Amino acid sequence: MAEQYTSGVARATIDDVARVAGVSTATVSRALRNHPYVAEATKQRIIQVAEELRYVANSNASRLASGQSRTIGLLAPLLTSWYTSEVVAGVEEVLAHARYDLLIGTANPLARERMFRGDARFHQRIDGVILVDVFCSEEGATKLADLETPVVVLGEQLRSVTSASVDNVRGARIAARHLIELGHRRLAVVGGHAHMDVAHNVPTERLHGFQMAMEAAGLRLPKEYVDDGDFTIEGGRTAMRRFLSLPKPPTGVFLMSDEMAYGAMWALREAGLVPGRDISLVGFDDHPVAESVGLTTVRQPVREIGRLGARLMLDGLEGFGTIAHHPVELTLVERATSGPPSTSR
Amino acid sequence: MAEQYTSGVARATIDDVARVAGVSTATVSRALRNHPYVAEATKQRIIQVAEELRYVANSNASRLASGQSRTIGLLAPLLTSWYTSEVVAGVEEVLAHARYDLLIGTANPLARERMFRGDARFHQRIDGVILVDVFCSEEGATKLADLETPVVVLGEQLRSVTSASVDNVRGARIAARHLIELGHRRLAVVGGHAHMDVAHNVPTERLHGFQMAMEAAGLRLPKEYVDDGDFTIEGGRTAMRRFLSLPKPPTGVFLMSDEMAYGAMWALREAGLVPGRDISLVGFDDHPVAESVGLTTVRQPVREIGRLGARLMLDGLEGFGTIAHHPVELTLVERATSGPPSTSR
DNA sequence: GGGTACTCTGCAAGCGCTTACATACAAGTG
DNA sequence: CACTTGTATGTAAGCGCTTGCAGAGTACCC
Repeated sequence: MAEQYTSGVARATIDDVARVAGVSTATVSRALRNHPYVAEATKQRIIQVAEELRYVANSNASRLASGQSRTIGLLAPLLTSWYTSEVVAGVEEVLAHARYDLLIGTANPLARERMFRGDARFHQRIDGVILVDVFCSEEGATKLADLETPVVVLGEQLRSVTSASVDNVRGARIAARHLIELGHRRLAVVGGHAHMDVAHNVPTERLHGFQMAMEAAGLRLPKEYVDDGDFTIEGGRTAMRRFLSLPKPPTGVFLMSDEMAYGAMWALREAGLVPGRDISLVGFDDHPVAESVGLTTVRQPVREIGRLGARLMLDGLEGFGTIAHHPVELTLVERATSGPPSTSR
Repeated sequence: MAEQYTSGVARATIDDVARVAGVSTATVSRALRNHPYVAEATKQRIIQVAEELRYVANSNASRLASGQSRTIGLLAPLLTSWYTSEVVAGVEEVLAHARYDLLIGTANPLARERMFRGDARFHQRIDGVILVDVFCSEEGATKLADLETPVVVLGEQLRSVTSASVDNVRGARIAARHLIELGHRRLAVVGGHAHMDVAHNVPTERLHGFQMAMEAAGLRLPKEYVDDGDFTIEGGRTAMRRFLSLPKPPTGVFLMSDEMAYGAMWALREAGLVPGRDISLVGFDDHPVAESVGLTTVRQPVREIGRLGARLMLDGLEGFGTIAHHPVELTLVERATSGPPSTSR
């Protein structure tokens, strides 16, 4: 079986350090973790010895002894999506800095159930949980709060639990207004909610915001101008094809993710149409490829959301986290896929 | 401070199970881990009691006691790139299935150094390491082999250590041949090696393969047709702009990543040119967006590489892993960005 | 000078498991 | 029947840390 990761050399333990430094292991433990009541001189000596011996505390031992795991759990549906990986990267960045580990799990539809029963993977191994785009609703959140484990919810605004998210209603309103200001009157929207395992407050809120902006401009949103694009490229393509087959296709389309917008651009191209000239498109996210294809979109600072989530978790762990919602800024990035409606259509 | 993740209820320990089942903790431990010499009836009873009590072993305790961490370390530069996340997803998939944890670290230029000194993050915490695109070369690999820790290297072909990778030489040759067969004679290539922290065997090998195919067809590759695109969208755009400013721009360009190809398409569009008609482009990867923009590319099964790496690691851990290189298949995906050379240019 | 209040350090008892070794019993063997 | 062999279970010693408690030393105050 595998030796420990030690290049064959037995690792120094806390006892080795104690012996060499001429103190007890208790003092070593305290000195190395910056506890009070360790004489400065002693501490320095211990630190030096520890360095010479290349001593690093065995995390399993310290976690067992202290009962703290110094690990944060993260639950999200679809771990492999661009959005999730960005959030995870942001979380990881902050957590690693604070010397916390991250344990990642997929949150399928059973996520909530498992949460409350104590997921085996997380059992006694985490100090807190970050939920990314796992739709909990206020009642689920209350249960989460009862967990006595710090919880941070990302992607949903909650009252009983610390949360952070963009204002989806506002984001969609920004997109709609942009199209309306350009002169569009026949607007369509592509969302998605087919997958039970994706937070379904997102499409609902965005649709709501979109409709609000249209109403404010005295416009209607007919049923045939609302479609489900599954948040995938293929789904966006299919939806756009459907729009194009309509007697009167929309002149401006808001897609709730850039990926769906890529699909829509694809469909347009296949139909010999040019996005931004023949039909305007607005996406959501500002995915890395968006700029290169000239996609107008509502940017959300995804990485930053992850960082914020981690910071909130750290605050909660240290006791000075107050339960609150933290809004995240959304900005419109105008590019080539949006322009005034074509006069020919 | 945070309570353990237990919904407020004290967790059952192995002693609880032992008491309720009327056996010793040793027997519980053995029964639950399928050790031999536990009577079937006893085992069943223990399993049932454990379930009733919702018992799950405290991993810190068992790891400390056994000296095994059941954790695999993964080192890669640029953890956030699409390529790396895909590989990680594949690794995770297989490892989670085998109930192993994954500990991820960034491998900056100091990676190798840290490896040999025993990275603090990994110290006594991992049973094996998977290296993704960390260029080691044969000498580094020898040292790795001496580590007495199972090592799997992904993205480089090695002899002294288990490795898996695509045949980069062959991949580039496929790209070149495709362009040549379409009738192109003035070929260019965009790679990258500016960042020390990206495995630099990849661009080298691909360039080599590209040149081989050209030579075989009696073609030359002038210096001005070789550029560095940094493996980014922006880099691909810059490189393509440079090509376009040449007195005689190339008619076919191979970009060593799809991302660079997106940049090239962008540059072409800006110049009013159409990829596949005016200038042909071939990428590498088959990134998720590639299909929707019609990019011809050399596909590598990235997720599968991750899965393979994890499987090789698991085999190594169980002792029946033989050191060998495992080649991974590459396939050309022909789409819209490649076509016969335009006659007008 | 005795008492109170700190500051510094050590002792030792765990944390919840794993596992070498010992023990007990049943079955098979010559 | 005594003896080996194999199976099933228990005993107890750790694994390498953390931390409550106690003791020792120093300083300060009335």
